[in-house]
Amino acid sequence: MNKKRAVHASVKDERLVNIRRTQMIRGAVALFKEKGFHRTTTREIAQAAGFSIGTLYEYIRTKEDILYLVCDSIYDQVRERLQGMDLEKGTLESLKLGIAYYFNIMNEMQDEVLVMYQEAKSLSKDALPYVLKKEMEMVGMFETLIRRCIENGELIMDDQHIDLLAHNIFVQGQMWGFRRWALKKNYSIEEYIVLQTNLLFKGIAEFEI
Amino acid sequence: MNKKRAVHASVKDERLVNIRRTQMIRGAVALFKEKGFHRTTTREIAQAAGFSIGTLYEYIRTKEDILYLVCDSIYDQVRERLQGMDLEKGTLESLKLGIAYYFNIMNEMQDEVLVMYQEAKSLSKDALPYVLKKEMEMVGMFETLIRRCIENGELIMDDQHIDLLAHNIFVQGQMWGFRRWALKKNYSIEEYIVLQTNLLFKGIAEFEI
Amino acid sequence: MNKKRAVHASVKDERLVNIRRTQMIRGAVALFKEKGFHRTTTREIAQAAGFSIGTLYEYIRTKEDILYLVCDSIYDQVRERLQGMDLEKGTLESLKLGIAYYFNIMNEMQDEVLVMYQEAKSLSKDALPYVLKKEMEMVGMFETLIRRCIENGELIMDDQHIDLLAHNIFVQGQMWGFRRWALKKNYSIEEYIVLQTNLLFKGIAEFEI
Amino acid sequence: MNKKRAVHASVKDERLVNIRRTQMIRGAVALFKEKGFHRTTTREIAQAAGFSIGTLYEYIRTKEDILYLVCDSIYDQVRERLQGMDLEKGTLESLKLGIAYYFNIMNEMQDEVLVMYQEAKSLSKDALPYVLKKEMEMVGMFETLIRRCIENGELIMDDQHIDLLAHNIFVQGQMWGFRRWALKKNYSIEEYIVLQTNLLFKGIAEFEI
DNA sequence: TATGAATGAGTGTTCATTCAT
DNA sequence: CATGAATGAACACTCATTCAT
Repeated sequence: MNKKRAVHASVKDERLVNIRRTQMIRGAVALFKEKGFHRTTTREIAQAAGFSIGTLYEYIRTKEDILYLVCDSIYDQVRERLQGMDLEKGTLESLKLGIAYYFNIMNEMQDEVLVMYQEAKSLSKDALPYVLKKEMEMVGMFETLIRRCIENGELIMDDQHIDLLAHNIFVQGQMWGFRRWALKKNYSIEEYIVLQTNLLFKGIAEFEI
Repeated sequence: MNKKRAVHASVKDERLVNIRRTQMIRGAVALFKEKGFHRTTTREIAQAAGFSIGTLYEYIRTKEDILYLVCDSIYDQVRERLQGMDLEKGTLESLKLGIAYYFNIMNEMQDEVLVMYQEAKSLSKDALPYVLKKEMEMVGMFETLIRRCIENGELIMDDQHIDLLAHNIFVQGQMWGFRRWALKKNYSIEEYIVLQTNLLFKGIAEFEI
Repeated sequence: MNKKRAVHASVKDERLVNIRRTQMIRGAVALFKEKGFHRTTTREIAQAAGFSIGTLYEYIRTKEDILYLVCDSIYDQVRERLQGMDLEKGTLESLKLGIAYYFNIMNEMQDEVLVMYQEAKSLSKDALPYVLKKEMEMVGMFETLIRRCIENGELIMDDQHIDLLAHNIFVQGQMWGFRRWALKKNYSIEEYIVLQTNLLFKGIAEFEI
Repeated sequence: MNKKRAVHASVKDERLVNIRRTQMIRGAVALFKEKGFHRTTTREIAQAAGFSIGTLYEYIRTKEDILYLVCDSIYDQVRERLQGMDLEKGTLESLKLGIAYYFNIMNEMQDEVLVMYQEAKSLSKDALPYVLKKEMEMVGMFETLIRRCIENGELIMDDQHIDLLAHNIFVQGQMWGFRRWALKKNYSIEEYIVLQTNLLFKGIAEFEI
């Protein structure tokens, strides 16, 4: 189903490949967070992962593979956590809960999301589609959430509004991470969730006198 | 007021400095757009600007200076264009017009905004604040727009909602640029403006049955 | 008599050492032929030989050992095949036959000879003498062939001419291999043998008017 | 006429390019002679040439370019020196002189020829044809020498013999270089010339009793 | 004996920056 | 002021070799 872009490893033992790659990704995320993909050395990544540069290259082919692996892993983690969301209920209340749930995940995975957000563009034309596809899947989850409300007779909304609304929710989740320098000084994540939910649901009009 | 971070130039003739930097920025934007800051070499920038690498370094100290100059220039352009907005009227209609106006600018300056958006993080800890400050100023313009509505008695909204709403508008403008791969296939900028305005003003509740 | 340079093996079972080394040489020749000694990795050789890199190193000490083994083996094969030559007859006719016989072998072992020819120089100062000695032995066979003619009263020739003539024959055999890009388009091996024999025996003078 | 494969240089000043490349080639030949192309480092070449690794790469694109430049330069030197040969006379005597002349050049350029001889095969499929073409041109000079004798009525010889004879002369010249370990202990270059001329002209038959 | 994961010195190459002209 | 040749630190990546299992 989820066809992945395979990253070649010289080492055969798949269990070991997973272990090493996990170490690698953990180290890489920390470094990318700190200095970005381009300013991070493969040697630094190897060191952060706890093995030699030679070993690193037993598990990847190019530096860019690491970035792909990182992005891929972050998406998987996010998606896995999003599985907890109840997509089926189809009430506005469950939509609100879904949003809150998602925003909380974004808050917890702030660093990872920031990394992926800022570095994904460095992926080659080859790897990019795989990452974008995953993003679309996640946007798709919000679309589903909204559509269920419609099917459930709680909402009437055309496709274009649905699509954009889903995008907005998705971006607002990321926004908490990539604009934290501006947002955090004003509100906590809980407040952020409340405020955004207000704006999303009520709209400006609601604030009219 | 607008204290700029000075970028050192060896050349004294200020008029010349401006000319050369303009050439430099134009070339750099095109290149950054195409391959990003890190994959662009100073030589390429010099060539694109129409002078030698030696000359380039008469007008800057480091490669990062160029990035700062580029970001700075893009912000200036955006702000200059935003001056056309009528901040004073204080009606919801003028807020809508302001949003549309801004979104249109973002559409026209798509490439520049994308560049700045993706590369700004590569700025040194030294230069970043200057850029963030400019961003805050722009968000501030939307805040003003909203506050005028309140002062004008068209709206009642607390500071936190105002602040977040301004951020949302600002991000949604940029979003048209950095998510065009997903948005453009579904709607034109005109449609995007209408849809976003709908969502911003009406909120989800409005779509309730 | 034929003191070989010993190549150390960790494995004791000599029969096994021979088996493994034969596999190894076969694989290595094919690879050297294709990409040369330096561009071939030990891993590739191990794989081509059908065992792991670890096993490879149970039978050699360094990569260069493989080259030595390859050269050694090729020489042995050539010499073995040259045993079929009748060195004793001592007639010009048998000299001609010997040359033809040798050229045919060179034609059949073209690839191997080319490999050895081009890569032997990569042998260490340590191993080179062993290989050169074998080459001298082969040249010596032609010398013997010529000397038998002299002893038989068919020829009068001093040592220097004998020595150089033997070298020429030897080199002309190799030449068919290492200059095939130029020679093959003009003649077949049979023609080559006839032509070279003509030139060797008749000399230019014979073509004088 | 002599279309060369262009090797890219970043530096524009053609005079300087020539100077630097001459330094580079001189250094490279010495190193290749000693340790071969593959075992020689670009850094070593730069150092031997008297400049930094960075500078080296201002005048070439890849390490292989150096090898091409070296081969190219050697051929040019050899050919230039061969211009001194009188190709036109058309007597057997002048053919002998030509051979002697060529052998002497090969003796003097022994090291260079050896290098080119052993390393040319490392040239890419891209560069090889250019080098082979030059070699054919040199063989062609001997062909001309022979053909002139024929035209002059001194010789009757068909095309295949002419071609092979020219090749033989060419290879015997190189042979003095690449088999010096075997030849030098037996004779000087002067003796080598006399002996080879004897064998070439008289042929074995002449030594018959 | 056989395996293959681990190692790290070494390699080709790039590129920001300097400075003599 | 303008130029562009020179520099060398730094980087991604390779591969012969080892050694625990």
